[in-house]
Amino acid sequence: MTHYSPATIEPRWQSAWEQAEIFRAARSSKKPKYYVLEMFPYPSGRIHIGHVRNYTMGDVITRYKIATGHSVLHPMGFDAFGLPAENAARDSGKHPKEWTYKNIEDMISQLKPLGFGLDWSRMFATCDVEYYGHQQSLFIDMLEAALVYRKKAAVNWDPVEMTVLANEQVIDGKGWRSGVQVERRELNQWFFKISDMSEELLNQLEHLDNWPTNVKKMQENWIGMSSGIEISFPLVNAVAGTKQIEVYTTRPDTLLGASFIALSPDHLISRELEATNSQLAKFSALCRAESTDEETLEKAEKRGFDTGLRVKHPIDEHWELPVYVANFILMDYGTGAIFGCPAHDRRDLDFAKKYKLPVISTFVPLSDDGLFIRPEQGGDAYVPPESQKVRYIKKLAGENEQSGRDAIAAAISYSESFKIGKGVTKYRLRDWGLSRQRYWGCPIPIIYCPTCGVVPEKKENLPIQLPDDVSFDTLGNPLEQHPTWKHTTCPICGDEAVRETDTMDTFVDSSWYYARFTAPHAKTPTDPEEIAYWMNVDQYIGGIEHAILHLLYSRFFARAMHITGHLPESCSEPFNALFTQGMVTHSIYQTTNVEGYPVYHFPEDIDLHTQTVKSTGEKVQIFPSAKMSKSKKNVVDPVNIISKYGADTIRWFVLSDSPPERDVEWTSAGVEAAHRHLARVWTLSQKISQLDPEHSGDAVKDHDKELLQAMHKTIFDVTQGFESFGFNAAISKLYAFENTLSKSKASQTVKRQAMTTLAQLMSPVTPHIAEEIWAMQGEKGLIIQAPWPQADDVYLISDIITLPIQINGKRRTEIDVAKNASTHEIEQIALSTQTVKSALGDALPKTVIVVPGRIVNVVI
RNA sequence: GGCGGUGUGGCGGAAUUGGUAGACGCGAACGACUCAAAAUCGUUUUCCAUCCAGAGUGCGGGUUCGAGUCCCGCCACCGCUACCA
Repeated sequence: MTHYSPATIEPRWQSAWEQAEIFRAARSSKKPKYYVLEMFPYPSGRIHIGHVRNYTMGDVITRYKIATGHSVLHPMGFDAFGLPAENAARDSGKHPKEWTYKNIEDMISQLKPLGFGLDWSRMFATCDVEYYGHQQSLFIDMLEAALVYRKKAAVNWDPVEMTVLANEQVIDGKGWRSGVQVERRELNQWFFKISDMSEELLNQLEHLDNWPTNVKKMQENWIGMSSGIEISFPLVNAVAGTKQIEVYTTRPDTLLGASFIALSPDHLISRELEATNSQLAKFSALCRAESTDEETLEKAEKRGFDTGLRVKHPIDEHWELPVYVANFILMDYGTGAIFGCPAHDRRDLDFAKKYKLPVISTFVPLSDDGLFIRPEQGGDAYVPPESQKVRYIKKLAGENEQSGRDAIAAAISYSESFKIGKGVTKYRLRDWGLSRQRYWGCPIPIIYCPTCGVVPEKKENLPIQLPDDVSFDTLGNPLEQHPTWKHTTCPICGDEAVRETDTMDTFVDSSWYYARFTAPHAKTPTDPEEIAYWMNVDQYIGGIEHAILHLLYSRFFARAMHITGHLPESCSEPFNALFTQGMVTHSIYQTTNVEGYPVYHFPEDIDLHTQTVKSTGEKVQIFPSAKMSKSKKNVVDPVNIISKYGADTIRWFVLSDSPPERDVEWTSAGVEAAHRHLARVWTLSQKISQLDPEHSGDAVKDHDKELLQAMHKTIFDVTQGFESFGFNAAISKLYAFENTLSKSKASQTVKRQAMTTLAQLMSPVTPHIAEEIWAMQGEKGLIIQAPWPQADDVYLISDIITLPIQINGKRRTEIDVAKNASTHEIEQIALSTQTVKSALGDALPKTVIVVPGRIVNVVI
């Protein structure tokens, strides 16, 4: 007997798979294809447990699909551009390229011992010149197709770093690194026209049957469709060359409750008035300076400035309304102007109270329960759900009693037929600004020529490579400051010209990598034949944090690549099925130092029995499990776990305790349990392989049958688990079957069969030990190449079945009946049981319900 | 505020989708082996109750022969989103 030693067996099988090129994806005319993809990692330098869980899920599917006769594509790459590399350059002096490629190398060496079935021959990083060169040509095609454009847009400018910051990098209005107040600057920026596809991106969501509903909902909210009308309020006196103010509303049914107009400080009219009205200018400047973070907005006072302008109500020209500039009106939503209806909007009511404006109800509750106070009489703004029926007292159109929804529809058609306003559908989704003033990204292939203007680089001049000789000693974009890089000649006239020094948002890189994996070395961005065979991604797996941006951008890009001829229309939705896996969490161990500050400790430094720090004996406080993070030190390094327990243990554990979509808590007890189990399986396999064949005989027939029944039931359950992301459930069945097998008194032949089947069922999760058992039991070849076991119905249905007997719906006893017993027979047997007899006494049952194969319910 | 999700033993969770609630794992207790410990193996472990009998899937109602599962109304927690007109 030898001990279970993962360190010995795991490398052996990994090289066996490599030599046999098991995971090298190849097109096959005989097999159905299957494309499994996990969201590729950022090369931070270390893999973490979250990666392990993510890739283990993908690997289970990969191996299961191979065993069920599929030709599988399971690639891996790196999302390698991005800010951390530049920060590392600034902090440690390492060049971003050197830093990134070193990290990639390190991460590959950490991934390989986990035994993932990946086609490493397709590996690429998005910072590979080859990859981003193709991305540049995609950009040029999209420019020609008018899917990209340039416009002036406000950005967050950090005056110390001399760079543009993403919104997430602005904290409390200050730059995250510099800590100084961020300025709003207007810069020329490149944009993808994603907003043109709002409707399409929204409507197609409902066809994504194998996407989680919450992700679809998040995207739906993000795209944010609303329908309403645009309606004009004529100005009493024309101003700034306009005779009217356009207003957008989703509640045209409250038009008769209007009491004021409010404009954004950035509205054309506000801007015009500001030029001659210094008080307004002061007010607007104050509004613009206001912090835009959510918490302050929540409490911020609603303030307005009466412009003195008056408009006429569109329904009644004698009804005049004041025009305010107000701090809570956004320029980039709707028209930048609203009409205020205080009776039916809490915010408008606050505003009306403050500036003593009229409050006019247009509808009231159907039944007045005496508790309702109209807003004009000091009550709250009345805002019932749109589906609720209310009574209209100032009605624009429709019935007197109708739901808000019906009233809106009626108001829209009324407005349209009397030409007061027109029905419009609006989306919240904005165009995707892709310009980043950074070095470590894909250069935008554009040239600015004094004569010819903005021109794309010629495709034959691609790729435009990033220069290696850059300095991070000075602030700002190193590309901008490079002595020669940006100087070039115009592709049209040949005169001196300069390159765009902005690079692309890294979300661009990850918006098409799934397509590139089908032909990673093609001379064009995609290869039609490979695309036709491999696309779409059959199963995409990743974190919920990408529910909106990455997935939405990818959906946009796939459509853009179709329009520009790089993908067929059938790839417009590139991910057939999406699965979002939960995080790996861990308890937090904390002590407090002499100054009273918290000090965190790594799990391996803690003695859990005594709840103390091993080195000092200090008592620790244990906080509930939270996402692993370096700052809280509640992390475990997969590399350490592998060297202690082996890859199979870590793979088994990350799938075992929780459903894959939920968070799983990492506990050392759990990992040890997983390891103990694998060691038990190992020992059992050894015992079985050494059993004496003479043990078989008639005496064991029943035991044989029992074991076979359990085996086929397990095949059925585990298969179903792997088919439906029920990994934790599948693993629990594997635990149970190991238990059954170890206690079984069946013959050696059947035990051996059960053992190899158990190994096969385990093989997607714990492939190394499975191969070892396969070999130990004398099977030929690799287990990964053996066809998946099939559950045989003969063993799933037994001749005698046990039926529970309920009395009035409560389980009381059970009976054994032949599987083909008639309903009547079952009823008779049930009624003859002692339990039922004594419950009945002399009475007859009211009714007896027999569900064949399921249950019997006696109602008395 | 809007939208979505979740709620089952001491803990993570299972339940063939309306049919024996608590599988499997952790933890705990007891036992075997051991001089002892570790490791390993075995037994017990929803609650209440000595047994009989009850109760029980966040709370309150409903539909049904039968509800963790379906319907209505609450409560709590989590996520996304939000001065969105």
